[in-house]
Amino acid sequence: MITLSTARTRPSTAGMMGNAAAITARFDAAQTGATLPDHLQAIQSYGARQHYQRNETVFNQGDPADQVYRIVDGTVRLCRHLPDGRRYIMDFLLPGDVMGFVESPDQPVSAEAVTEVSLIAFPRGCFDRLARENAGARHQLLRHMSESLQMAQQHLFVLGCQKANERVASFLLRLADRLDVMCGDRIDLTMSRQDIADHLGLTIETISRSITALRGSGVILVPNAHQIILRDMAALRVLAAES
Amino acid sequence: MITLSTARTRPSTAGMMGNAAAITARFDAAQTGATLPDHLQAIQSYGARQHYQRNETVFNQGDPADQVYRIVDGTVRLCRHLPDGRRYIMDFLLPGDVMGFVESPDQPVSAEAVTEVSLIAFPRGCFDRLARENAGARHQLLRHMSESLQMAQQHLFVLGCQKANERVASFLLRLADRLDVMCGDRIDLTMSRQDIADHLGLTIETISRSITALRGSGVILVPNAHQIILRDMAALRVLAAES
DNA sequence: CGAAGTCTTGAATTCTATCAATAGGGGTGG
DNA sequence: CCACCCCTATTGATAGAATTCAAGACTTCG
Repeated sequence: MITLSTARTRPSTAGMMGNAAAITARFDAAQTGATLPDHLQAIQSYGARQHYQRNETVFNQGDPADQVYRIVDGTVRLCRHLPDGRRYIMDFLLPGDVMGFVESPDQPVSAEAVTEVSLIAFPRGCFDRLARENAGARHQLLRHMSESLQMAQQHLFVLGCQKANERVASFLLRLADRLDVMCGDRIDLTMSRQDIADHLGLTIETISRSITALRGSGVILVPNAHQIILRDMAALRVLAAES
Repeated sequence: MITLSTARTRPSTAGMMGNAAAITARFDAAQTGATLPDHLQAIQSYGARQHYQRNETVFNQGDPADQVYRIVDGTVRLCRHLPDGRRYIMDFLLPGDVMGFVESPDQPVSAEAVTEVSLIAFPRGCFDRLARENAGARHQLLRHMSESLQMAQQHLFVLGCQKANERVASFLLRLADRLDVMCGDRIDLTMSRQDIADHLGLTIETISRSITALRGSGVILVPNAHQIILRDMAALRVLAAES
């Protein structure tokens, strides 16, 4: 399964905002080595669990950015739609990932469920309080933004410099990395070819041909259309020609 | 000229780090509506003025990220080099822009002078103190990161969805926007065709042909290779097909 | 004025998109 | 349980866009 190990303590039904003292206490409890997802997990009970069906929208581009989210299960795509039907997928979010941390009043992108999705939504004000009162969380927020930026830059390189085969190789490697998958393990491609194509700036046919080519050269195995086994990660890395 | 109006108060020769009390006082003086560049300007005397020739390197990918910078004059490119000679330019920095705000210990990209460049370099520790002691600066840092991310996402769309002509149109529009240029004003293209190509994921020949095509359709005027006049911004915007 | 570098233009090639048809997979209903 | 259908993915053929290769024009600067 694509699911990362994510602790799912008590499926909270808590409302939007608890009492201030309790929140503060919980905030202080956050340990120092915690990542941003960890900090959100620490205030989990102040968030609302939500479920979405495949292709359902979590929020739309232009919606007020008044919540932040932590993915519990499933895959989410962050994308931008154009009037003429074109679509660009900025990134896929996996279990454990967080989203919605923008300074602008409106969401700059849409978030849609690729698979069935379960997530926790926190009121923006609740998280702001966390950031205000907890220096660790504040720092992790900054770190998260910085990492997102670097990821985006890495992907800019992929789109700016790489050919189709290289892009697909890069995509598989990054997915494997995020899923903590080793050589020989199976990767579940939860997203469609169309999703991958819109993420890599290619067409479904080209994605399909690239995967076929990778299979042909023995670099990957393809048990079925939505599962891939990385047989030779070194070769993949050479193809991806990273940095 | 491409130069934005940037106040250049006394060309400071101050060393790396002043006395703590003085710094703190200056930090507090920072006004609330200030942007991140403003905040840096407020502590200008603690930075060191530096000059670079065309194509000189400010810092390299992998160098320790121990300074932050504010561009005073000239154009800087943020880029990534590959062993095989490929290069990708993430972005161009113009006068008034800031760079170097990353959480990682190393610089993820290189910074190179496109033109002659004059900038002010601040020790990272000095800026960290500012961020620690001044909530306004902290918030502006976050805002800056958030905006950088959105810019990167916008550019991902350009590379992922747009054709050559559309990319060039987008590039010109963004440049005009950043330079506060109105319809009919002249834009100085301080960067070479090769730079633009490496930024848009195209080749110099394609850039050249696209510019010729835009000129042919009367959307822009091209007095010379490094100056462009936007004659019909509406048409450009249609071409760019933004969002 | 001449030389080097940069930009433009042209022709041929290559890569990817597009168009079209087939194959596979999962779910539904008989 | 199987047959059928719909949706998605694959494969093939063709067309189109951008790259590559190559030559010529323009700038800039010594």
